[in-house]
Amino acid sequence: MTNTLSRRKEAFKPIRPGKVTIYCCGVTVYDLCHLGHARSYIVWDVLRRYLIWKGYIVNFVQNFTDIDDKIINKASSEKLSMEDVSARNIREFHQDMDALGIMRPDRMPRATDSLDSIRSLISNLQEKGFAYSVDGDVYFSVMKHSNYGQLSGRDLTNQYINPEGRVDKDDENKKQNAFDFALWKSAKTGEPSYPSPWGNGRPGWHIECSAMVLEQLGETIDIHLGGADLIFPHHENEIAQSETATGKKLANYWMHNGMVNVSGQKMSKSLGNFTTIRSLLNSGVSPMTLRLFVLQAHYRKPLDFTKESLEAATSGWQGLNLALNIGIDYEHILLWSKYQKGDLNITLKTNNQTPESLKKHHQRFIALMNDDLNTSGALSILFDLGRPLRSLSNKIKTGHYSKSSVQDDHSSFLRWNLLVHLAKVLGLKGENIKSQSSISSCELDVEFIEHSIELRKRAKVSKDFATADRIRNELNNIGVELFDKPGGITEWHINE
RNA sequence: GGCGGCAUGGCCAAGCGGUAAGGCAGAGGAUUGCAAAUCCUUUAUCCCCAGUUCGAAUCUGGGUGCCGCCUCCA
Repeated sequence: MTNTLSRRKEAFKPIRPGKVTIYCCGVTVYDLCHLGHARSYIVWDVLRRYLIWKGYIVNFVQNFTDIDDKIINKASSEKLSMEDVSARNIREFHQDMDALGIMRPDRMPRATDSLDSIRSLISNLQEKGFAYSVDGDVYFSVMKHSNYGQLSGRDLTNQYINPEGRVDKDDENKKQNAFDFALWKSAKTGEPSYPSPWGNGRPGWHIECSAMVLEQLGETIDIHLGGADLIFPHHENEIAQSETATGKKLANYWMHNGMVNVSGQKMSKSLGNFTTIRSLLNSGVSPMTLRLFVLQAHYRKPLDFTKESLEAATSGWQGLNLALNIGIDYEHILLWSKYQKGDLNITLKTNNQTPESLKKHHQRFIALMNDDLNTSGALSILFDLGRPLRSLSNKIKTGHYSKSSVQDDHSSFLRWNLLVHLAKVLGLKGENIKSQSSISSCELDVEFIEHSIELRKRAKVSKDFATADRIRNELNNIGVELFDKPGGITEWHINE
């Protein structure tokens, strides 16, 4: 895996054999999540699934930042409490993540529940002389930390200071150095606040993560995750705080995902170029399409979101989904349930009946995933596995299927089994797309439609294709599309 | 100005020194009265220049273009 700390690929070695501790930076719960968040959590979900699949016991912790200026602003504009806004957005977050098939983290601590450890961590830093308080604020003294900049490769003397006046002036006057950052902020009137040795106030942004890592996972963890935009200053500051307090390394591996771009620019709330996960799902984009969209690019590279790229993912997913569903959709013909499922890994290794090509696909998949989570490459294995299965389903659909030899039939089954198994490692699951025609049919006269189809059928039998096409066009005009299937069956769907 | 990253067919995208995965779109074909859907087949020498090497998309040096970070951010 590429370790941001060393900027190179390193072999992964956990602190304790067989166990992995992971901390993933979560969201600030002030609004719905957008596609950028989706990418981050899909990618880390795949990392987690893969580690579990490889046999590791993974302890995955992800926080909710539920104390923040943006939440406070939102609350005041909606005349709600900060807690109300947070609670609502945590619910929405879960709804979106569940829909995307992202496994829930083992623990999801909140800043509001971690105040004790936050306060004691700040006291610790103060006792060590790395923090100073000014009028109820407490700041971390960046210049005292000798390794500051190790993660982001920065030399503070060369950084922009207070660029374009984007930094709070009051804050700046209190700081001893422009790069010092707040550990604790005194409360302004009317703001939610919590008691502390420095007066009423609330924690700064970075300290909660340091406190939570320590409280939930210990002094040193295996992997720390987050978006590339968090490298500086967030993660740099986290390292400074944690390592000063404990004297230990915070995380052995740091992994960062690339941004989602919109016409070459980062998707973000402030630029207003974002698309929420919710609106995508509501517009009929399937969760699995979004996973495919995300996983088709390497996690560290920027990923451009366009209408075309989404359409490509949609079509791609349809094909893969077809292959994933073959054993279920055509079970009545294939009768694959007669085969023992068993342990696929053992079957692949020990059974000499297993075709070499399947073993190769399996090995290749692992090699690609081992190589810094090459999901794009791993997907190509899935498509390769799926191709013959799609052919098979086409034969069945067009009535050209005939029972193959027992051996071929069994290897088709194994192929399907392997495909479903590997897809699951990427969190991709077959979706049943049958019976969509009944969704909003209440608005339409079903009897009329079916009567029309019957009339058209008669016209077709008597080779009156002009009438047949006219009926189809008329139905099309009222939003009903007809599809002739083998065996004289006509299906209809409602067009949006 | 500092730090980091990227540049591969019409579009997206893998590739990590041994002769270009995969997806989408397009084209041709199968199927179909025609459609749609589905399946089959098929399309590149890798931004530019110089070098290292038997051999480079892959390494080195120099360009050019784009992006991220240096407020908040996944």
